Amino acid sequence: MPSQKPDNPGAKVVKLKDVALRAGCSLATASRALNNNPTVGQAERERVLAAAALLGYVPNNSARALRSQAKHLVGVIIPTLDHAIYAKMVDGLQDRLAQAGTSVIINTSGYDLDRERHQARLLVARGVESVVLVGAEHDPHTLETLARAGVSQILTYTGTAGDASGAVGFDNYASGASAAKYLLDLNHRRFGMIAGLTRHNDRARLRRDGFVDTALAAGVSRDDVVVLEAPYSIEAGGASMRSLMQTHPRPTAVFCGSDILAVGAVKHCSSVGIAVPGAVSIIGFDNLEIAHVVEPELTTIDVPAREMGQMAAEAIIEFRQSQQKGLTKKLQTRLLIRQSTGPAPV
Amino acid sequence: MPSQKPDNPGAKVVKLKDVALRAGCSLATASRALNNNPTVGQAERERVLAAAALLGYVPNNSARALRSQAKHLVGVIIPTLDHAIYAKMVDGLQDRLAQAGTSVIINTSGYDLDRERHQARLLVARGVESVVLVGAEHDPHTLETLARAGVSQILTYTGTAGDASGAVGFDNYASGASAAKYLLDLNHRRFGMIAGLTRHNDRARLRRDGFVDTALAAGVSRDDVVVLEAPYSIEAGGASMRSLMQTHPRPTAVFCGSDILAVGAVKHCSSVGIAVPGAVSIIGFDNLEIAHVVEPELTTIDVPAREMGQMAAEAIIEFRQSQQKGLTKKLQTRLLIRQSTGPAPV
DNA sequence: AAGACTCAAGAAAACGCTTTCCTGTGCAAG
DNA sequence: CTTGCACAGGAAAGCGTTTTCTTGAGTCTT
Repeated sequence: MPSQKPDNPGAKVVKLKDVALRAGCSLATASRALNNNPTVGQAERERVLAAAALLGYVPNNSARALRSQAKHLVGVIIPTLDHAIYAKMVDGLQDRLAQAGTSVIINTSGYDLDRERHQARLLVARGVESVVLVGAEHDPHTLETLARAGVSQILTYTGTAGDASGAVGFDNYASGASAAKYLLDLNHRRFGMIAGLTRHNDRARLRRDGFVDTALAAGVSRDDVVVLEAPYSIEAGGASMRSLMQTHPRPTAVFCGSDILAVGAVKHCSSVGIAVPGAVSIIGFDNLEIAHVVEPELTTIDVPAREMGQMAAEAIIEFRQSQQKGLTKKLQTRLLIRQSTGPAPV
Repeated sequence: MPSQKPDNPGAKVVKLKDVALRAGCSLATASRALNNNPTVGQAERERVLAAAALLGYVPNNSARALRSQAKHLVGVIIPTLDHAIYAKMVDGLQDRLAQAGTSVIINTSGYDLDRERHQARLLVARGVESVVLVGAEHDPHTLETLARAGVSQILTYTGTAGDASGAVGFDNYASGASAAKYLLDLNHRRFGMIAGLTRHNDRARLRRDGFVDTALAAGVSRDDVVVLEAPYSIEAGGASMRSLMQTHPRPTAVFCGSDILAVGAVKHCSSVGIAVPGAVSIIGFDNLEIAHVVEPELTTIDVPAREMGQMAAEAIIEFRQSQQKGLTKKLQTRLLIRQSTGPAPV
């Protein structure tokens, strides 16, 4: 790999040395002044600050990080930015960390644990102090690599920290269960579920299990809970709904692992003339913007994604001080009842 | 700011020195082997690589960047991640840059040019080689700060590079114009437009101007083109549509600066019983997922956001070599005719 | 008034790596 | 058999900071 210096000829970059020279003091004093070290006198400090401002000094964080070990840099690895639920989380994370003078490096894994592991290594190389991951299921090497490099690991969208430094999330199992309870209360007894792909995805799996277990516990027969898996897209949601509607007897209520899937399901029904919620009730998950847009508006489970990002940021900041592992913060999901659900048809 | 070392006690971090020791060679040779420098012999190289793998060596990029000036780090400043159109762009950017071994630091400005300027400084401090910005309108200090630090600047969503190093985008004016042309062809003569907030937003302004100018050029009276501005939200789109529908005579076609606004407009109409496209035609912009979800499906102008991000990545890579300013890449938008538009009512 | 002590500020080491410069070996040419 | 040269690999400088160690001046105590 050849080294390329972006030596733009005219503008030379100003260094701390230049500031010190201009302020008439030593490098050490200049550094201290800029870092609010109390041992530097008032007059001196002001002179340095003025010089820095005048010259437009911008510190070199590589050098700073190298010397002081204070990184102020965290990494986040999400499956994709294309899905609003992750984008929102990152937005919250970034927002809150920026206030603490910390930058965020972003990586997408495409739901691939190998890519995730690889990117974790890259982030370690970048010198991040902390990495935010999604879910509880990871290649064991991923967490180990991070831990060995002294990088804290914060899991999101999950209630359990496991081997990681901390977790910020919610109970996917209980959330799935709450969907089932609500539908049971409406007298539904035959269910369908369109889950996300559960391979390497504990969140999708737990939502499914919570839903299925609760239905079975209420006396529903195993045959009356049909579970399908689909990638997160509207089309896939529609296709799965088609399959579900071709089973006999038909389910009267369908729980979807994401609003994306639920929207596909609803659109499929309206295109083939199945009444929602008259003939079949549909529940989504995430409370994305599209839940409001589709007709009928979607009953769904609200996930506080942006807040989760913010709390992950706070967990990182707390961890800086305490170094206490196992910190977990739980958020609540809420069932939002709108128009896509109703009593079971008689 | 106190210095905090994340000195986790047990695990000591592996350095190049350790690798060299293990491989029985000098620091220099180890470095060369890992960087594929051809002057190191085959046997030696393999021994180093093996040692590195065995020890789980991860290079320290701060040190590397400090010494070699090869950053492999770029920054991106977008208004918000909450809007899919920006999230998609970043997704494409990140994806393509990751292939080139380059990381992306993300910052959100909330449409605030002051925050943007501040974040540009932060990115310079981080040692990015390049910064990706949205739109052509920025605080002049922003571009200057970047340029003086030798950081290239790539603009997106705009057709003109201006003072920046490069631009990747499309012609907002022409896109607005094409919406007007299409509606004129359908015999519409009274128009409304719900533009985004145009203050500090050249994209919103150009879309509006392209639309308005084209209508006027076709002989439409100035009074028959009512332009409103609204923040990017479904609610604001609905509220604006309400206002528009209360003017006399009513417009028969409304162009929205974003699908978000258009969805709000459509939903408003269906809630008050105005037929779309029977009584009023509505065109959106961006071709977001929700354009498909709303009923009727939205006629809109497709913006290739992810592709734009990828091309921005390529522009950055090209710039590494050439250092040629003014590089611009143009993408095409496309009018996608769906169900929310039709001939003007007679 | 002299020693002990505080305190601001400078000199220099250190952070982990890349790269320049240099050394020693092996081999072809004279 | 020497001289020159290519080449693999080592020693050390240096990247821009922070931080430790040190110094010298002033202050306090007795």
